[in-house]
Amino acid sequence: MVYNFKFDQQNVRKHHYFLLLSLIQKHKKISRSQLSKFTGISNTTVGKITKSLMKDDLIIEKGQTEGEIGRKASLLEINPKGAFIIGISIDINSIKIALVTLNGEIVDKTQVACKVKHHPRETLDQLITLTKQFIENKPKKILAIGISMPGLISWPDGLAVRVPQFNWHEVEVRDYLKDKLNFDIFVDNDVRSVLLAEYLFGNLNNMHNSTCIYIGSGVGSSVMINGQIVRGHNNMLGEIGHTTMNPNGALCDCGRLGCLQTYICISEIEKQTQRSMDEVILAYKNNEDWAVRVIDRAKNYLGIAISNIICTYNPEAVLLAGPLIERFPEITKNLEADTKKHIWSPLKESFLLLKASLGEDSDIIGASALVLNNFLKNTANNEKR
Amino acid sequence: MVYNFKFDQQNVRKHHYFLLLSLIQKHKKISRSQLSKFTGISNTTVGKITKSLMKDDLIIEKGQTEGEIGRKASLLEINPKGAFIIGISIDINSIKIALVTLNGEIVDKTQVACKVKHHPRETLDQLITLTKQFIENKPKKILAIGISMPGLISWPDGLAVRVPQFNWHEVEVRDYLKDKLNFDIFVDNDVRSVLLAEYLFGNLNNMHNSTCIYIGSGVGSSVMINGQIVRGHNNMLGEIGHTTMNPNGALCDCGRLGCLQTYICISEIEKQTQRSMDEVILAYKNNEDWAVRVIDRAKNYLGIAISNIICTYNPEAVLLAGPLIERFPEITKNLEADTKKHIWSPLKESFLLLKASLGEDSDIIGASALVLNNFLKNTANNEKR
DNA sequence: TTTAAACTTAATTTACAATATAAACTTATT
DNA sequence: AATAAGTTTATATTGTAAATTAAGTTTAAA
Repeated sequence: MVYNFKFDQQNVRKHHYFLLLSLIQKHKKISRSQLSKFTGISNTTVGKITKSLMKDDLIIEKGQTEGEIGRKASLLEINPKGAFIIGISIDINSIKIALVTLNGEIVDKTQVACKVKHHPRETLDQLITLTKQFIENKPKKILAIGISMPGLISWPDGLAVRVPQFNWHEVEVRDYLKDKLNFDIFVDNDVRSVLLAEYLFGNLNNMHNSTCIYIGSGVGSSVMINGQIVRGHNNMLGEIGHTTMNPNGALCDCGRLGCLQTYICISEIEKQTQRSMDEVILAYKNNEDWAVRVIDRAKNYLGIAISNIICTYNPEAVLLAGPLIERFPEITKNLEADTKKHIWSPLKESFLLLKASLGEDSDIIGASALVLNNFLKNTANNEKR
Repeated sequence: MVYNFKFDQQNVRKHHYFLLLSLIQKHKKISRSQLSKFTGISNTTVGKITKSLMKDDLIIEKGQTEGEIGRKASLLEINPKGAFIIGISIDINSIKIALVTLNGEIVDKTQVACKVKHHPRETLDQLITLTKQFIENKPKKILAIGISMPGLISWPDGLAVRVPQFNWHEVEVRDYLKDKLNFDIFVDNDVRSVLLAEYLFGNLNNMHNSTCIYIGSGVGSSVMINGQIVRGHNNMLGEIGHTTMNPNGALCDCGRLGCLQTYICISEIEKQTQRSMDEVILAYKNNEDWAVRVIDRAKNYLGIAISNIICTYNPEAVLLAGPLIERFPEITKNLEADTKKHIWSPLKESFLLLKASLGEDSDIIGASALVLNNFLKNTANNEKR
């Protein structure tokens, strides 16, 4: 058992260095003196540290404060050309790779089709080749590589424990890629990375307690508490797909009754209706009885699920994300009002219901967010090889 | 907006001082050289800091390591007579006050009957008088006062927002007591303090991710993540009593259907059966039909609730506590096996199901745990007056 | 069996390096 | 001249490595 809580002089300096960097990132533009006031760090030290951040090309000086009497403060901001992140998403049939700034902006991007299912080794080898090509003619400073993919991923060791969508089991994604690519690699699932992305770059700015409900082929959730993604004892925190919503409900794949997944996820709705999700939604729009029944039931249970989530996590915001949410806005129509009707009254006004805001590239931005978050917190990723 | 993340020299020293103190508390007995190895802090510094801890009477040297070659290390432990905590519990009809050591041991205790219901001011004034009397002839060093009580308590400002059991609303418990008693005051509810107490002194040793389900007149839960009690955006994290367990269930007080509280809590069972809980349990033991029906249903829903809790929080351990659990062991008979039958299989072996171990004084020990936890983490409690 | 040298680990002392700060000072603007 | 931003200078605090002292065990010769 080793505790790494000590602060020797170097650690203090490093801590302050990244603290100031993350404040600059968060505030977009901020002056030295404001940094000093906000943190309590003396102006002397702020001056020294910002000088070293500039020497490292992580920040630049741009513009000044306006008005007021006295000398104007010059503003500091992230150097958009100083350091980059490689964000990668692995999807059921494609790999996306992007070069992303520390502000979450995509500078360059490539996407290729790819048979992911059943082929972990081939997929990763293809990913490695692609990444090498992608990086080759970019002589930029790359901090690390972030990877977003579905499934149960263990943190921080980046082991894909179970990926039902790909039929992968126990694939050592991080270690395999780290060996071949020689970068630090951060891997997490789509549910967590989209939440982190919205927190750092999107709709959840400064909401330190929030929950994401992600609905695609299954249902999952991710949770941020006090600004940290929390993962539970076995990285399975938020696995709400198999919470029992109705003990007398329908039989789930897992052999139990009335799991949330039996009411609201694409694969189950398709299975139950024997149609594609697009057909179901079309029929729903045309007010066809069978479709209205299944979609209204889904919406009803989604409302209950949100209400239960709010009771259990008491978040400031609930973020809805995932293919079902993003491709079929019908599902979330009137959802906020419906949820407020369902929910226990003391919590009625406690939360915001938001939809993912980062669009189709949210996955690669999320992958980059994994890296940025760890870089700004200055947490290494070298454990347990 | 002010960020207090800086580490000047004094903060570093303070941080290390409390880090070593908390490790000594946790390990019961530990040598300087082990402290140095565990933390990475140099033996020089460990020597200096432990010397200052001894000067402050917080630790003592006692005994030595055994066997091995080389010089024996002398062991450090908490000085049981060095500093104390006042732990207070407020219950529906009594107030308990105890003098507690930093190891969670009760040194002295007093208990008085008291009409709490509807009388916040009188109750607090009585509590103040009692506490003053209690402290009077104890010329010991008292760190702070911890208070455990039911209801929704906001943290860290110690405002009793809603206490249905007492019919209290918006009572400024912390600030009122702080003014009159001139001690730092830490207030939280019974559900959270019992979890913290079991973590620091009881069954949950070193289980940094755990959840407590507390069943009494209502149902609540408290959650520890990475060794921290988490409270959510409005201190309502864990309010599972009004999660919907069955959308077609019975009508709850709150006006909604099928809340967990309608299936398993003393007041509801008494209301539904029109008998006292003791009578219900007696009848259940005698195999009377009506009692078997209601208790078996309660047990069934408790199993589902635990299963859902495990999916949502993925804890290492689930702690069962509260009057219903502690007074009626029938409720939890075979519960672990039953839960494992219900639960989603990937999580089947992920958790321990434990019962509260600290007995009838768990409330005052919990109150002390609130203080100890904050003292060891060196977090002040002066915000937002 | 005795005993002293060699060895091992614990803990303290000493000399030094890193860092943060306050105070003084310079710069830029009203 | 006044005010605020930012830098320089002198200094105090703290932590560490290396050296030293302390306290025990092992080994082997007497």
